[in-house]
Amino acid sequence: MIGDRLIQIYKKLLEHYSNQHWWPAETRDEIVIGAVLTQNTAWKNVERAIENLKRANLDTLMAIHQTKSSRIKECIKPAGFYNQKTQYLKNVARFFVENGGFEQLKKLDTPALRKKLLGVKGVGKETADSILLYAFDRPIFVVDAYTKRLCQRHKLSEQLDYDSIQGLFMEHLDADPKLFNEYHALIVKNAKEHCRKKPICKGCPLEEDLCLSD
DNA sequence: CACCAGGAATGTA
DNA sequence: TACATTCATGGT
Repeated sequence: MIGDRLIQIYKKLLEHYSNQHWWPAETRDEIVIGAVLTQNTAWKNVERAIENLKRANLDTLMAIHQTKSSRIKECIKPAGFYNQKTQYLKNVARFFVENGGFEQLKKLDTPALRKKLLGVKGVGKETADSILLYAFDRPIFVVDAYTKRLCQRHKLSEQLDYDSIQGLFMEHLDADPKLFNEYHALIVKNAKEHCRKKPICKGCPLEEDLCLSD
């Protein structure tokens, strides 16, 4: 049973790394902002960008919506792709403001909300799902490069495209936001802790057949 | 020096 | 549909 295998891996990860308390942000606005800034970018650089935004009181969607792009660019430079991301943040901020913010958007069901998020230029599947799971607490599994690597290494799926992998987790696990939250966070944690060179890490904290590096 | 990091949009065939 | 390119900073 594939579901048992997924649970087995989850328990092993949780046992070694413990709870991760994701998303690493203080407010929902910061979750959304961070979700955009972290696109293909090391989290360390995202932290610097967010710190700059906070210092300038620009760490809210409303502030980003009302502030000149040039000021935002200066703040988020450490996160890279700052020209694109400034525009992306503007698009997302405008989306939330024009739709009445979290209070109105949370009234939509998950499929409808996901579709609307994907309609924002700069919000792809992973970013949309990160927002759904971590800002709206919806039972959506977030798939990233690490998740694909995990599935490939452990041969959990033939197809490695986003939808196939997401379906794998969501069809074989309970639709529990807490579970999906922790599972994704643990996969990222594990990926960061392991070398990416060897198929099986030397001194891997996990047993050999469960080493999650590639 | 090369290569990558919690992607997405756009262009090409 | 399936790849290739572009975007940009900072760490290893």
